[in-house]
Amino acid sequence: MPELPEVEAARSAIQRVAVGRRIVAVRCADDHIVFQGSSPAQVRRALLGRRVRAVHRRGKHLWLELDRRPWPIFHFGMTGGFHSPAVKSVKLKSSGNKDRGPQWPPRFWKLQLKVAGGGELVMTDARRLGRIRLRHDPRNEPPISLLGFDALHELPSARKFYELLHPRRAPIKAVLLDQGFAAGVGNWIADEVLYQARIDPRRRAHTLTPAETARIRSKIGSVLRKAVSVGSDGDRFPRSWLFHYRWDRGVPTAWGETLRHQTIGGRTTAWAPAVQK
DNA sequence: CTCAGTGTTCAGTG
DNA sequence: TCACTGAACACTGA
Repeated sequence: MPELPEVEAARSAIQRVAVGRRIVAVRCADDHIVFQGSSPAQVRRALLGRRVRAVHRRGKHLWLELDRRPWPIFHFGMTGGFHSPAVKSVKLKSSGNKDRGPQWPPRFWKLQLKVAGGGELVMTDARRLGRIRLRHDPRNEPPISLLGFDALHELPSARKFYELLHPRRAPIKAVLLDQGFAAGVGNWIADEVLYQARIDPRRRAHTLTPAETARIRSKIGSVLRKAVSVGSDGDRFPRSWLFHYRWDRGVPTAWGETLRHQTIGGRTTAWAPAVQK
């Protein structure tokens, strides 16, 4: 599921269901991969009977602020997500998830919470690359302390952005994916940003001019705000976005651009050579 | 059967 | 020490 917009959607869903309420039941799946570092039993003990004060997000990490520490932090890997019977779950074009109809708890559930008043939350993760961990001070301990600026809420000034980018010699695509640079930019969003900023993803970051880095910075902001505002429902993204074409190889855009695909920064990258220089 | 895939981390290299 | 690269992780679905 996750790119920043889906994590933000999960954050607001959890906020509606759980904030201000006490956790009255906890079930943890027997999965030592997802529960890495903190056992299912430890997580259960930390959550049961606690009141949820707030839900925070930084980059693609999410955590619950409880009335007693430690607090749980969640990362969704490639296929994790949150579900609640009260909230229609977001579906993403790229997720490939098949809807198998009503099923509760959903297939691949890892953590199930019931809160006072009847609300319920479930974290799922098919591929098990997601993580549930406990931290006493999430913001100031790894992995969250290692993140760069939050791409949605902490975008630096144009000048500062250029100064962060200029020392880096890796391809700009790889730098955008580095969570220690910008927290929350994932694979398709990096491609979308570079497409709209008209920058070739292979360009080395230190070769970009201030005008070019300013375009990238501004597109990080606008792409993320739009994606978050439509609840990460891909069908509602503007028709002009690369998003609608990047997964169908060999199919030109409606306005005639041919896309190229190549692995950059370890990830499949799509771009339009005719307009990205 | 093979392969790609919304992500992170770690080992190895220069 | 640092920046960077590529493999590993574990599994689903095409």
